[in-house]
Amino acid sequence: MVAKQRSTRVDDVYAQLRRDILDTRLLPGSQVPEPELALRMGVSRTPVREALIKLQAEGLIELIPRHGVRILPVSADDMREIYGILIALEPEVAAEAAQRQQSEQSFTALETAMAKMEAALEGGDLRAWANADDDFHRALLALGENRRMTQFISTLFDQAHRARMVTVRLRSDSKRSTQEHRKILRAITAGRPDEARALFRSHRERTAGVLLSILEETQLRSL
Amino acid sequence: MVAKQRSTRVDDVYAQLRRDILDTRLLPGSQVPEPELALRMGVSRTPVREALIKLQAEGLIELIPRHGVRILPVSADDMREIYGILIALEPEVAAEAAQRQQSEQSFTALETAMAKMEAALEGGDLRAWANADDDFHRALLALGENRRMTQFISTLFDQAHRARMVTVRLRSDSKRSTQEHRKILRAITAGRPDEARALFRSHRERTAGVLLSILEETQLRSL
DNA sequence: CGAGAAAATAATGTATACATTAATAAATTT
DNA sequence: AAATTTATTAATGTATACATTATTTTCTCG
Repeated sequence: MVAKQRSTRVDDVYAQLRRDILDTRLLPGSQVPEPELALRMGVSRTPVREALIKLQAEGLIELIPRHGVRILPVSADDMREIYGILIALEPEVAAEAAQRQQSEQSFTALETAMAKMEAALEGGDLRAWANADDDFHRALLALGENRRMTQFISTLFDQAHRARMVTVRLRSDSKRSTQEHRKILRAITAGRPDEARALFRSHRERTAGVLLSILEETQLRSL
Repeated sequence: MVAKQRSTRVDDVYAQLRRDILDTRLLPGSQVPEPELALRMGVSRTPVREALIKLQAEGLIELIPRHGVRILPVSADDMREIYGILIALEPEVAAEAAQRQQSEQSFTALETAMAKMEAALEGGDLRAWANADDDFHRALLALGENRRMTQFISTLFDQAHRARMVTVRLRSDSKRSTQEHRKILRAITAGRPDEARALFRSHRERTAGVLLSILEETQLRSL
């Protein structure tokens, strides 16, 4: 009845450009004209253009009329905006997740991420820790029932991704963060929404502060 | 240096389609193939397509491969999602607006909307009242400093617009709502962020309840 | 040599063309 | 007449063409 459409060129270009941006193969602030992008990707301008419109809507790029795509850099102010929203929304997702008593296995993704985080902390692998942290937050999103909310948060994660990856090496709170995650997870699995919300909120408020002061104290004004 | 580009066909088509959707000249649930839309608007498919991608990103339409554009209907569940987010975010905007003591004239738009709302209440003109209410909330948005937040809220307003327009005739709380707006406005102009936030939150929680119960009690399951 | 004008280049916005494939209609068989 | 197959139609995804206009380069003249 509903056939799963095989991936279209637009989807491919979109996915690849998104990854190129998140992984800084396309550098923040740099500009590339459409035809060059099309050439690189081996397709015509049409699918590139359509993918770019989506990426622009998601706040990763900007289309400047005669200068092509501009990879949007993320400033400290941008991060302030992003965290302002995350502080307001993510705790609600956590509360939701705690509220409707899920089946045990809904939490496995969360548990897995938690385990990875604790292992990375042991091993002192900051990069792995950052990834586990990301996993945890995304797994929580997956438990949210408010699609609009989780999807929006997801675009904010994307926007903040580069800055997070750079700053994780400079922060020294991974131990504390890990403990906080553990507590949040317990509140969720135990079905205590108010506690989950409160814990998550203070966690986000604290980490926002850490991240922003790193961004401002170092020369990393824009990433 | 930076020339303001004259409106492009994509922009025109986008703006017109958006209005057609909000004003129900394109009916929720209906489907229109791209070529027909292009014909109607007197342009080729290219700009129509690009406009549609934007509208899809904003949650007003859905592109279904062989069936063209589908105007997304809004269900009670959708409204629950939308209000869940508005309850979390709009009070923050109100608090922000109250916080950074603006120049007197920043509030004129808010005052104007307030006056219109009170006048409409007097005259018993529910349609005018609904518009003034909309003006008030949009004027508040304009005062927000978090662009990502206000822009997102704005897309939610769009999504909720039709449902609001229909239900306003059925609700009987315009007097109370008007009073609440007045109080909120006072808290903002007086520079009391915490009060503004609290008042706004309870206002939104209450109106969400009113609206949702109307949607569920009537047959208006989807608009 | 520098400033301004003219020419060349290149990117964009949009239209059009076209192959592919899904949806619909027509036709055939039983 | 129902079911199945075949033919027709139409929508999509993508490439290409092209006019317009911004940018860059080249040229000219003081």
